[in-house]
Amino acid sequence: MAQPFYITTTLPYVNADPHIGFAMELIRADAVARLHVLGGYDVFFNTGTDEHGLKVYRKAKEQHVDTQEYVDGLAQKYKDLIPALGVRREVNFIRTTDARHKQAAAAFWDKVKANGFIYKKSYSVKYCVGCELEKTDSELVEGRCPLHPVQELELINEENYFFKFSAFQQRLLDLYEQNPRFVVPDFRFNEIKAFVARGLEDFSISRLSTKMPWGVPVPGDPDQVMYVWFDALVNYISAVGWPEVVDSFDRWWQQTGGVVQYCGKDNLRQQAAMWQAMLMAADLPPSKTVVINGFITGDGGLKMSKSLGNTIDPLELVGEYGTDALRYYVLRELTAFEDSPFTTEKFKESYNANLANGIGNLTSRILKMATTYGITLSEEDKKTSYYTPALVGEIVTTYDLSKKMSEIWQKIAMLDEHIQRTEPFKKIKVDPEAAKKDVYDMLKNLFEIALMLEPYLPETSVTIQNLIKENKMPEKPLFMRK
RNA sequence: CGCGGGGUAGAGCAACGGUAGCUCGUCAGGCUCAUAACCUGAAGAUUGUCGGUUCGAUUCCGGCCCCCGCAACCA
Repeated sequence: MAQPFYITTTLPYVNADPHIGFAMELIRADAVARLHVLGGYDVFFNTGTDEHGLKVYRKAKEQHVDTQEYVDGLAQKYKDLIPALGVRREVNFIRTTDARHKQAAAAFWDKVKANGFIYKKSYSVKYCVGCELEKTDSELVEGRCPLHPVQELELINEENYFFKFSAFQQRLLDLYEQNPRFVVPDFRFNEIKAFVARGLEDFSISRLSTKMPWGVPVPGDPDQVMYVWFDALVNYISAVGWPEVVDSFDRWWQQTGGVVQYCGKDNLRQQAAMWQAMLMAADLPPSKTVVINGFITGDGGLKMSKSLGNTIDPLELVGEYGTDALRYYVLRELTAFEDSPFTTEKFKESYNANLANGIGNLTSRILKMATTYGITLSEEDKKTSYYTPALVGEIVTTYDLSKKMSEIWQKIAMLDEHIQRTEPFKKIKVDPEAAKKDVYDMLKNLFEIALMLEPYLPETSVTIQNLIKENKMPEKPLFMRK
């Protein structure tokens, strides 16, 4: 039986439509999943939606719709990303409002509680009367609400359950020590190590259900619901069957050595520290790797926001340029781990240069000669795979997909250059045999490029492979110039 | 001294102790198989700043300036 591999994205929070940052995460995780499939692994790929919590509850109220109805609508939009972004159809889509997940979250709570890592404590929240909202310290400016600076904040005491995060400092540091590639890239790893080394505070994991009913009920305490993070993180194990589907959990969590998690840099703490401590508290093994993406910013590195009007809708781009165009840009042009600015101008420029003029045009020129001169690839040269387990292993030591894409485009450039140098279209008139041999080699190389592209641009890869197999010119350009 | 990232040709990025590369854009030439695509060549950077180490620094060390995130729950 093939070796199992488990990869997941974070579950995006459904308080807004899908945005380009999550599209990037999903596409990258999909590329890694596809790489493993091609490398012969048995792959479980997980994504879904995080649907509980105050923000969702409020948003639904604002729009005067039933909360469940509201999250159903958004969950569907996230689900629609899967075909739009060319994500494997076999992907598992979990919703934190699924009954199975809620049961798992409750079981997880019980387990952690039984192990002595959950306790009740009075907790004071800061409340701005002006906003009629609770405020976190990070929202305050000099201890005051920036919107109502003249009003004093009220302190409201409430009892919440807390998770004994502080008990896991040493064990987390040991985990990091023993797994030198636990967090990728290394500068994020350093960041979380330093954070944990500085000392940890227990954090609240429940809310009063009178104030916020939209969550998983705390087992045995009808007055409280789980804080959204606590419930959402459990999805990584509930998705693979924890606790009751023992075989499945064993295969995907134990035999794989844990999950590979993709997330944004704002999720570093939650994924690389809090979640790992939660797993320890439930006597479960840790994740395998946490890969931290940078953010996509607007022009000039500005934060993307609706108010600035510089947001990018991934579905709009796909509608205009196609799925693989977006995949290409996200995988190749956006830096692997740093923040990357995204503008439609840059996108279009890169599309024209590398897809239309690059692989698209190359395919046309080679196939034109091949079809005209009647050259087809031998069965032997129509290999079916390029990726080996060893190669896949090498790629995931760094998760730098952009580098791998660049190598493919180097090969494309070399082929263009080779055509120019050997000029088979001239040679055909004086030395047809030699010209045909040249074109055969080109066809073979193009086929290999198609195979190399498979995890990244699956649609394009298959199209090129089929054109070569059927010895046909593309009916229309693979990527129309824009 | 809260934590972290960054300042390199017009733009976006790379390199990392040995005379600074790539992509886009610009200019000149070539080719005609191809999606006015492709190939070649050229112009364009005192690598934020000051100082140190060194035979030699963009690369190592220190000071300073500027940008951007995070600062306990927003991909």
